[in-house]
Amino acid sequence: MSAAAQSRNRRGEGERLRDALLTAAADLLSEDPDIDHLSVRTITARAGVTHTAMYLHFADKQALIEAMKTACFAELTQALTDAVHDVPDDPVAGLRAAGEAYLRFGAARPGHYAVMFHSARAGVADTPDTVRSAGMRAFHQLVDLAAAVVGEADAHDAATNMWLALHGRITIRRSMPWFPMSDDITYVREQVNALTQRRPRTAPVTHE
Amino acid sequence: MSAAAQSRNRRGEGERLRDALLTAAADLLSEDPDIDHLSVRTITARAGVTHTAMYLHFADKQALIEAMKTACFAELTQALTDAVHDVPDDPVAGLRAAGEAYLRFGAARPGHYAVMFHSARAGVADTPDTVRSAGMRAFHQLVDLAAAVVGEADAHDAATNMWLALHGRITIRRSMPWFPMSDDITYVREQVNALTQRRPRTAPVTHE
DNA sequence: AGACTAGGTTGACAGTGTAAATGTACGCTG
DNA sequence: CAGCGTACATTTACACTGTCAACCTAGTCT
Repeated sequence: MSAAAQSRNRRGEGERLRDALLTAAADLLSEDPDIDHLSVRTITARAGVTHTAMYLHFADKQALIEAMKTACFAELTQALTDAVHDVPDDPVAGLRAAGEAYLRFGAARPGHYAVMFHSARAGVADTPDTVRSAGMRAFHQLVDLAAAVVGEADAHDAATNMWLALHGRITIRRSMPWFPMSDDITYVREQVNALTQRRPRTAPVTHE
Repeated sequence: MSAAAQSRNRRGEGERLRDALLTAAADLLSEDPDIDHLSVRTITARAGVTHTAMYLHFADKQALIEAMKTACFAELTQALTDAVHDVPDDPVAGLRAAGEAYLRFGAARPGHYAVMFHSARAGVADTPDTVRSAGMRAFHQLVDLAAAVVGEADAHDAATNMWLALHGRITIRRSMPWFPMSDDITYVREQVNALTQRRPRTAPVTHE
C-alpha cells in the first residue's frame, strides 16, 4: 500500500506535485471517509514527499481541502451528466435519474461528499470563486432539468428544494445510519412529484 | 472571562464536574460554532480543572460529545414544544410553527446543531441508545404533528421528508452561506404543502 | 566555472487526545 | 483520636497534528 515516492520533479514540472497531493488525498479519503483522519502528514507521505512539501503548492491545509472541493464537485457534475445522458428524452425521467445519481454519489463516496460540504473557512476569508462556481456548475445541472419541467421562472427554486432534500437525506444517512428510511428511488420519485405539483410559487409576493 | 475554578467537589458530588464540563463545552460552542475548535483542553480549562480530569467522567472526547448530543437534542425538543404550544389548534399551523422553530434553532445555535449531527463514531461502536432516543424524541414531535394532518399511517414518512428538507437547508446554509435561498417561512410553507398534497404513499409495497 | 533558483528536506514549536503514575483531603472504622 | 481507604483530581509523558524558518541540492543559464 501507498507511497509512489516519485523522485524530485524536473525543472518545469513542479506543478505535478500539486496534482499528486490532490489525488493522494482523494485516495486516502476513499479508504477512510472520516475527514478528521485526513492529515497533512498522511497525504504527503502517500505522495512520497515530506510533510512541509505541501506548502510549496498550498497556503495551508484548508487551501488543499478547497482544491479538493472543486475536484469533487467536478466529479459529481460528471456523475450527474452521465446519469442523465443515458436516459430517454423525458425531462421528468432525467430529473429522476439525476436525483438517483446524486444519492448514489453520496453513498458511494461519503468522504468526497463530506469534503464538498465541509464548513467554509471560519469567519473572514470567504469561499474562493473557483469552489463556488464548481459547486454552481453541479447545481445548474439540476436547474436545467427542472426548467424543462416547471419552466425557467420556477426552475431555480424547484431545483433548490430538490437539492436540499437530497442533501439532507445523504447527511442524515451518514450521521444517523440507524434511522429508518424508505428506499432512495421512492424518495426521489416523491421529490420529483412534489416539484411538478407545487403551486406556481406564491405569485409576486406572499398574500395569504 | 471564564474559569469558575471550583475548588474540588466534596465526597458524594463528583458528578457535578460532569455537568460542569458539559455546560462549559456548550458555552464554548456558543461562542465559536466550529466544532474542531472545541478541544479537551479548552473545555476543562473553562470548567476550572486540568485536562485529564475529563477522563474521570467520560471515556474519551467522543463520549463527551455524545453526551452533548443528547443535551442538544433535548434543547431542540423543548424549542419545538414551545413553538407548537403557543399556536391555535390547527394542525397545519402547528406543523409550520415547528418547522420554522427548527430552522430558527439551526440558525441561532449553529454549533449545537452541528454537534447533534456530527458523524457517528467511526466504524464499530455504534451510537449509544441514549443519543438515539433523544434524537427520536425530537423527531417524534414532527411525527405527531404530521399524524394530525396526513394520518397515522403516513405520518412517519411525511415527517421524515419534511425533516430531511429542513436539515438539508440548515446544513447548506452553513457550508455555503453564499447560496441564494428564499426565506425560511416560504420554504416551510412549501414543505407543509408538499406534505399535505403528496400521493398516499405507494400502497403496501412497491409495485411499479 | 560559477551563480541563481526551482523543488524539497530538516528541525523545531505550540497545540491536540490519551495513558500511567502521583498526589490530597474527606469520612469511615478501630 | 489515629490511621487508613478511596473519591476526586493533578502531574508528567507520549505520539500526533498544522505550520514556520532555515537549510540543502541539483538543473539551468550566462
